[in-house]
Amino acid sequence: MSSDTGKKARGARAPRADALRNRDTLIQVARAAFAAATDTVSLEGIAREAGVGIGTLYRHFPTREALVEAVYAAELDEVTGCVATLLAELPPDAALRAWMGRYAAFVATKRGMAETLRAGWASGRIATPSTRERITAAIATILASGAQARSLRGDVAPDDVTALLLGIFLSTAAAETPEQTERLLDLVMDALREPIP
Amino acid sequence: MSSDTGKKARGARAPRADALRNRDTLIQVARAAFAAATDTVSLEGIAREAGVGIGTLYRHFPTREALVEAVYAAELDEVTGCVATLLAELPPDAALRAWMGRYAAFVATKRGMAETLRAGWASGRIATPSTRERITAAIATILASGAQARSLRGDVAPDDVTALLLGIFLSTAAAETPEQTERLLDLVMDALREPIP
DNA sequence: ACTCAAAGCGGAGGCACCTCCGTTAAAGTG
DNA sequence: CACTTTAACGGAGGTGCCTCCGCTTTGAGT
Repeated sequence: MSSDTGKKARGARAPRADALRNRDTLIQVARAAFAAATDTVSLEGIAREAGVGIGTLYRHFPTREALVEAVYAAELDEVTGCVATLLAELPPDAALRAWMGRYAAFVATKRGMAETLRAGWASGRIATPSTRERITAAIATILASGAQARSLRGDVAPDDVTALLLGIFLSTAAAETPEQTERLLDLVMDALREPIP
Repeated sequence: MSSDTGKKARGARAPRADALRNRDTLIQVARAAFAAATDTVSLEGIAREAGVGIGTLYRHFPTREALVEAVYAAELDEVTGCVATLLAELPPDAALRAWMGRYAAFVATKRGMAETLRAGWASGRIATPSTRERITAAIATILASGAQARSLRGDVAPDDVTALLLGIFLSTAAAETPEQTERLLDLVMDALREPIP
């Protein structure tokens, strides 16, 4: 809120070296654990494997969502980064469809955190600029482009799209049906196109 | 499935009186607890309040979902029961829209169990004939009617609709935005209508 | 009425979550 | 290099989830 140099509040010390090290180790261990997980991961197990106390884990990541998000955010670039490329190569509606497909594929690889991501997203607990905002911004870019080209509706908010995608990802995460995912994405596209060309 | 008097499988004893009584008490207490809940409800608290051991609760309802579903199912009739009426009074597409609105309103009152319902539905854990099937059947009825009248697409599965509704309900449950719910439902309707009349 | 198989009960126990706070050691200070 | 400050550590502890199993109660058969 207040103006700041971007570092830390005036008078705050730089973070200690061991703190940075521990935080890093935790993210590494968590990334591996989430990737390998078939089920929900034990945070105490992550702390143990990282060689720190459970208290340290919770200081760095006050909630499970915070840890999941830290891992998730690091890999999100590949999804948000391709928007410009897609828009350059494809008309807006096709770009939107392609982007949703990529996002779906990305989410599908995140089974270990799916439950947490879902709960966190829906409840707004995952709401930092680094994740939710980036997704919303990516969608907004494509929507704006499509609205200008009159191939996508102009009265749709980015959050409307994420709401629909959320349901699709959750529903299709349970049953292993890639073709249902595709079908649903096509369905959503039909809803998002300009009704009267 | 098999022919039966409707009681129980051959050779099985009738359930004991105390078991029925406890089961009933648990549902009553749980209904009140879920309705009053702002947060997730403690199952041990429900057992305590019902005057039974935690073991008894878990025997009757092996998972949290089972208990939530038992409460939920009892109140679901008002949603599934109005399909015939809606179809009689309205054209299929309008009936579908109206029905989705009712369902949304119903879900909105279920905040206390929202988290559990969501998780259970997405993971397929809530999958008994008494809930998921009933919703699916309700949607299927309307879709079939609309497909015959050529006002709704014929290539949409009921589960596709539930997937979209799931996302809408979850997203709008976080932020109190009834108008976003309505907008999203309209959006979904556009997707479900027959594209070329 | 009496018997007794088994349906049903309840809580101890193991695990995970998360908080709180006494202790440790990193980074400034003289 | 001592010394001080305090960020950071780590784990004990309280709560909730869920399972397992020895004890109690029910009710069908005689």
